[in-house]
Amino acid sequence: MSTRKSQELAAQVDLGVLDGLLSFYVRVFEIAVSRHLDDRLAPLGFTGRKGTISSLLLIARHAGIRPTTISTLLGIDKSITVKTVDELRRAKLVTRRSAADDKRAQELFVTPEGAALADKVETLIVAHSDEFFAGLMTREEHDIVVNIFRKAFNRLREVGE
Amino acid sequence: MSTRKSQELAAQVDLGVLDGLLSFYVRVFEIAVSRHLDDRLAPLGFTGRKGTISSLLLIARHAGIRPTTISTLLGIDKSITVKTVDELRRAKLVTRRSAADDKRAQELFVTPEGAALADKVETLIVAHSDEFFAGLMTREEHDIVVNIFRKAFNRLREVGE
DNA sequence: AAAAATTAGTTGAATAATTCAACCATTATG
DNA sequence: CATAATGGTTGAATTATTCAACTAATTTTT
Repeated sequence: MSTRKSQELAAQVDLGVLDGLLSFYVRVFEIAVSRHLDDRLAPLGFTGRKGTISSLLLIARHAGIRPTTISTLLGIDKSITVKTVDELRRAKLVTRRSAADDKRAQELFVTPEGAALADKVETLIVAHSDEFFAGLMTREEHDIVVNIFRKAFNRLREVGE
Repeated sequence: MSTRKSQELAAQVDLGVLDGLLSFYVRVFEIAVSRHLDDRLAPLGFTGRKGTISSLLLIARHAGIRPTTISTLLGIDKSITVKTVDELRRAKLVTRRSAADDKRAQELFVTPEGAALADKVETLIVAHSDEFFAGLMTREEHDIVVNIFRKAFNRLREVGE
């Protein structure tokens, strides 16, 4: 936990080139958001693996979605998604079955418990995101950034990697 | 590497509640940016540890800066900063000395090699950030987001954790 | 139709990062 | 002067990630 003095020193540091870098801010906010959010999610049994929350919410929303779709969407290695899905299955939050039209593919479904947890998590992360950013930007600024990111993300997933 | 078909499927997925979550976009862009950037930085000897690039650039810009200031600024555990600084020292990019006014504190300095690498890295990450986001948002949108994040980050470091 | 290429998911080991608390010396506070 | 807090260190445990090899299945090419 940092001290008041190092807070003040940190607040004074001129960022130089980092100051104009969107990738820097993305990184530094990701660190801050994750730290805050992980504290809230740990009691619900979530670990720090990338994409766990998103995977659960996507499976809850899209019965039959496939691991490969989740990996591609979130930009994470398929072996991570496999581990995440295995964990969700082990916790009995998710089930899977072989796809009728492709025996290699797995279709994923949420269980009643998984659906309940997904609801809970949705509430939690919306409240968290709102609360986290509320003190840092106005509602209007928040909406502007989300809109720009939403379009950017849609383009990202259109073009792929 | 994902396929054309899973790209198309991923592009179609309705994000539900995630669609309006700034923390989701921050996470998902961090993953994408890191993946692209890490490919560029690996040849220069950088690993995936958080804050390595920022640390080098901050040390280059602020002769005498302290580990604790860097940790606080970036929101990372001090033991990570210690490892990062040790690595930079081992690579002879950074040196340190005990602070005159506080024997516990270490002042960090960049070496000539470190300064040269910092210059190189600055060029690289600016080009990368510009290139990465160029296809995803307009210059104007980029500047809007950076300005909002800049103010938000300044507030974040004012209030601390 | 057969061969070749690619894909969906699995697996696992190696590697790296992170966490977190205990620690010591030093400084600040009461 | 005693107590509390800080700056940095250390290390082990834990977790995550990477990455490629693999198999079965599907798609593409010949």
